[in-house]
Amino acid sequence: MRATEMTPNDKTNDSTEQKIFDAAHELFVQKGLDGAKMQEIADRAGINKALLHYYYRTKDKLYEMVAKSIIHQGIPIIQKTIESDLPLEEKIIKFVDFYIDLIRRNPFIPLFIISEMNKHPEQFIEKILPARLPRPEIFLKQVEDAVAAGTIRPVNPQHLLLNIISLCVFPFVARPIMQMVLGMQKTEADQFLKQRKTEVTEFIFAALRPR
Amino acid sequence: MRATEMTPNDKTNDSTEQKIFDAAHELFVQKGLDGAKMQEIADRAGINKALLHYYYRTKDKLYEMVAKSIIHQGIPIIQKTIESDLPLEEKIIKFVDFYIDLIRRNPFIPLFIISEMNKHPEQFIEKILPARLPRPEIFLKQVEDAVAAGTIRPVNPQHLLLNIISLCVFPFVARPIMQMVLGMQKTEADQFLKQRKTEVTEFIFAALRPR
DNA sequence: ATCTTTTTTAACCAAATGGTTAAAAGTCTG
DNA sequence: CAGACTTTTAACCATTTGGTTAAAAAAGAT
Repeated sequence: MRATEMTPNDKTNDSTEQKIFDAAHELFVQKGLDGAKMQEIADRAGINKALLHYYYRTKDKLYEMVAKSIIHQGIPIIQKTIESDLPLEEKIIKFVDFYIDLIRRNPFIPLFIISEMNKHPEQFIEKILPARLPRPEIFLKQVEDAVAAGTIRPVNPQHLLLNIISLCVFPFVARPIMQMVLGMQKTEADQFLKQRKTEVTEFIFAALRPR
Repeated sequence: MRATEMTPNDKTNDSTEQKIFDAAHELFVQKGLDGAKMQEIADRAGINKALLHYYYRTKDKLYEMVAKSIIHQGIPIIQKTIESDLPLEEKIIKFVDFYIDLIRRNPFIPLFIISEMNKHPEQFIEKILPARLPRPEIFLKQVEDAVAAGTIRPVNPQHLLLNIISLCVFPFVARPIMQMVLGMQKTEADQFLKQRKTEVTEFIFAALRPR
């Protein structure tokens, strides 16, 4: 018997368990819960389909572990940055920097989260999301204060936060459409998205400059 | 025999054909090609499953028609706005205005397009996207000119376009996460998203103001 | 009313899919 | 090596799923 909750004997990166997990990760991210098939996962992991059920009992359990790992991977970085007590300007710079780096390393994760959360909201909220999400209160307060102090143009703090996130995330999510509309090749698009970090930061600060 | 390519005898809104189409529309948008099941579509349309195949031969064909109709619905509005020769400022205002209105009327469409295009790129590009997508050249040129004339701060036109679209679309796409992080109820979120139009426009123009 | 055509249904079918079982192969420990 | 335990496989199984068929019901045309 082999339950994953047990002693993590050998999660060496080429253990069978890990190979399955990696294959599942890849396929779930690419095709979602509905689109990914157990047989395909087994094939990609180079093993028998029965082994999937030996290590991870059901498709749902396997999905749950993969999705959890995805979520728990990114959240701490975002959390630490946004909940820190860096001064506002520095915080925004760092947030954009870390966030875009994070996404560039895992370009398909945001779309996975968004679209799976839309398709299976109950499951996601109950079983996958962590109890404690990043809390934006500190950031929102900082913006309020900066507005009051006249350091930045008057803006609604919540909208500002949403704007920053939109500017960071959306281009990666909508990459295929972007490529088509702007007539870009893969490499051009890569190049272009690499410039986003500075471009977005500048855009935000320009928008915040008091008049 | 009943082929949809034939004379559109009675596409009255409560014809069987239309009821099927509407049910399929709803489910495909909600669950995607993989997640939507023919039986469920039949149930929702209140008819026998065999009728689906009588009117639309296969799932793929049905999906193709629904997806096409979705795409072709929004594109002309965007196209007309962005390809018009309104002055830049006016164009941006109108674009944000129309675009956000469009999305508010169909809040699940953007995520549908993005996620389905990522999951079935070949099918989407070959069978569903129209030959002619909105061409951004005029807009890009206008931005260049405005930069050269010093009317706006120097920005990369492509990034600017992408920024505008990101600010308009992303909040609707990421709505569930937004609600959780900002601790909003449905009605609050509705209210909040309603404010976006002015908020986004102001944000963009502030970011473009020459220093 | 009768014949024809269109629309709808119930019953099927084959393939795919998630999951199980029992036995074989491999590993570990005395 | 023997015995115990773990890992892996091939062969199944039940359900779901997309799709078909043949006949019934409804609607039109003469």
